[in-house]
Amino acid sequence: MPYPASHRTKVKKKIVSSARRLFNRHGFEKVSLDQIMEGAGLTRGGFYSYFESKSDLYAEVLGCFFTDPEWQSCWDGVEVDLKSKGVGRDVIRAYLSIQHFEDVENSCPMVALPTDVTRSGPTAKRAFETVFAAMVSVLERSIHARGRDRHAVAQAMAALCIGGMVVARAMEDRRAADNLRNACMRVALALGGWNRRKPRARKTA
Amino acid sequence: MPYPASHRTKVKKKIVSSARRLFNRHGFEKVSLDQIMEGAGLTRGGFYSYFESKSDLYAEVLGCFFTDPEWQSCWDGVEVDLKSKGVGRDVIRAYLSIQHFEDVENSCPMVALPTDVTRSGPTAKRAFETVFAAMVSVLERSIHARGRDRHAVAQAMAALCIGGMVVARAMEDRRAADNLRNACMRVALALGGWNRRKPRARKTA
DNA sequence: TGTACATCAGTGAACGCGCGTTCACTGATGTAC
DNA sequence: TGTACATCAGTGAACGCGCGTTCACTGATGTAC
Repeated sequence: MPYPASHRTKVKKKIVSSARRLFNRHGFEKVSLDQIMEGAGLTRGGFYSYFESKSDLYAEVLGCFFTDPEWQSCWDGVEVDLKSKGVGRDVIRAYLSIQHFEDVENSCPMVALPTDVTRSGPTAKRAFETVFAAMVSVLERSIHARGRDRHAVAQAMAALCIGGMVVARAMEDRRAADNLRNACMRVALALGGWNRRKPRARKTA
Repeated sequence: MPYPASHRTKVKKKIVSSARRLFNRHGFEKVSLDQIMEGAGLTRGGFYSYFESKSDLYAEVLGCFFTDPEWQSCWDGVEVDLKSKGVGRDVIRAYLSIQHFEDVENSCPMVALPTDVTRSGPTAKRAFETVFAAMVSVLERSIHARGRDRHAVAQAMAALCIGGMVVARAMEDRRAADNLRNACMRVALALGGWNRRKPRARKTA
């Protein structure tokens, strides 16, 4: 048996990863197989020994796009500790950070591709929903709001983070974009009860 | 002179309007001239007596996309009075309304096409910026926040409205989408001080 | 260790379809008489 | 009012390019001896 079994797995991952980065940058529609394969260090023809068709790849990428932790590299820079009590604050800071704003290729797909998902099928939408729900639940746990409001506030905080980033990226003026990001961050933190001045979050509910 | 001068203007408007609706639904990339011309009640060949090229149309549509009041039909249903003191409240209710959620074709382009704009050139981005600024300024005028916070809060409110709609549209489950819309509406109204018995969010530094 | 071989990963030319663009033509319109 | 005409809006066939897909081939790899 020439080539170990791990070889195919590795190459397939490379292709998926290349597709993911290209999708984040150019959207689902405007990416060709040539580009994807080039990004994986291969040529056009090889594609079909790994995938049945382009939509097959499409489905495969979508499956892990929203769930794989790979795209969360932007978060790592800000060191989000999912078990800490101040997660909410850290998540918001990381999500609305300059790093996340600039690193389009490794961006959270909810920021880079929400309208592409809207135009896609149920599979993509369900994946999107799952990741959004996960983000909301992380935020909800560490929020300072009263019982009934907590869920609503967490949902709004997530929508605000995503919306702020989406709008900031659609702007031409970089200063306006930074300004918006910061405004969203301040308001989102205030919504959670994490005021700027306090380095640490107050007691969490 | 066969055909009055007004004829060309009317037909051109029809083409632009058809393009606008199709862009809102399918994004900039996945719309063909055939579709656009069919939407205008014409056939392929006629296009080039009105526009030099597809990108020419593209530019023309973008120019008025964000500034023409035509796409604001969704707002009309809720009767936003731009001169009233309660504009902010009305704008938020209209923007996050079911009508706006459902009427994709006549949707605000900031909801339907933000990532497409991100991938476009400076022209599109500047147009986007202008409309966003207009929305912020309308909100800012009627906000109950203290001086320094007003602008930041208005920016966040706009981002929250857009983000809420963008995310809601990317969901598969309609109830989850409605739920999110309502949560965003409640929080956005609270941020402006227009809460119906909802607690006010704390302000930032 | 070195050599021949079987296997299969990857190549790149070729095909066909969709779509932007062109162009010779058709036919609808307003005007002249 | 009715008819012939000039103009130009709109048509649809044709062309070429890009891209998804196919396929015969090349060559890199691990194994057998």
